[in-house]
Amino acid sequence: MTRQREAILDVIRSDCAHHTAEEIFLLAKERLPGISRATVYNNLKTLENMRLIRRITGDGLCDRYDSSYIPHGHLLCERCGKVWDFTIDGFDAIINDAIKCDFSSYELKVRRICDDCIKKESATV
Amino acid sequence: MTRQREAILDVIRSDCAHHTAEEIFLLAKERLPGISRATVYNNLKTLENMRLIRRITGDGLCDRYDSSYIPHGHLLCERCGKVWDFTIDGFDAIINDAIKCDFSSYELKVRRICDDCIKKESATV
DNA sequence: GTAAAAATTAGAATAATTCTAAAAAATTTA
DNA sequence: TAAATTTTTTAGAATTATTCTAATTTTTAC
Repeated sequence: MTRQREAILDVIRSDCAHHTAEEIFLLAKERLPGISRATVYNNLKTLENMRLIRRITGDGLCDRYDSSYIPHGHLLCERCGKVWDFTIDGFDAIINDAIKCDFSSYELKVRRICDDCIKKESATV
Repeated sequence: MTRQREAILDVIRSDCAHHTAEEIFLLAKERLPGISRATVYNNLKTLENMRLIRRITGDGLCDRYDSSYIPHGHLLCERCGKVWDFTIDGFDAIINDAIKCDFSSYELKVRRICDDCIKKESATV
């Protein structure tokens, strides 16, 4: 565990914001001004291999990172890209039932427009 | 409907391969040698807006396109990137139950290693 | 058939990410 | 603890998928 890796993990764990690589780079830079982008990208991969974080693939936009490795649902706003977590009880069994074979993980993204963005849009129209 | 748009849609509908933009470009080029990448990308967007196709966001790799706009599950191989379709009965209701609000669409990707890749890997070890 | 609108093109530009090779830090071994 | 080995870090170049640009062509509407 290097100082850099620790700082990156800490940034991801410090809030439930599902940050992008660039945001993580900027936040880690506040603590370790010399840190480079390559280190952030390398460590995001390493930390995912260590099963300490999980990548959420970007929906047209760039990827984000989750402080939990355990798969769960992500509700995301199509306008601003913000992400919320949710769970479905017994979902593993539901998947097994549908695909009739084992699987290693899943990614469930549910798209909507969040209340903030709906407000903004009705305000400008 | 231009000849180009028609060719692109036809390529996507011609098999269940969930092609990438580059593959679609190369296949469309066989029919219309002058077609450009920009046209393919423009039309993939337009066709999705027309609700004739659906983008499947790439899992680290590049995006792929589905000949159906209706959301359904994708079972994908972590090694070779190949994609299979599957459905979960009553899934919309399951999601609604979990998030307690409306949504516009979802994307469900289930990761595994396909039989072909398992064979290849056990052969090389 | 003409005018207006939409789509096409090649190639430049962009953005996210990966690669490179040298330097620094961490870990292992003696 | 010192030396040797391995891993990680760094800056910046390179790559890749995708988007943008602006001129040209095609399609659509009347």
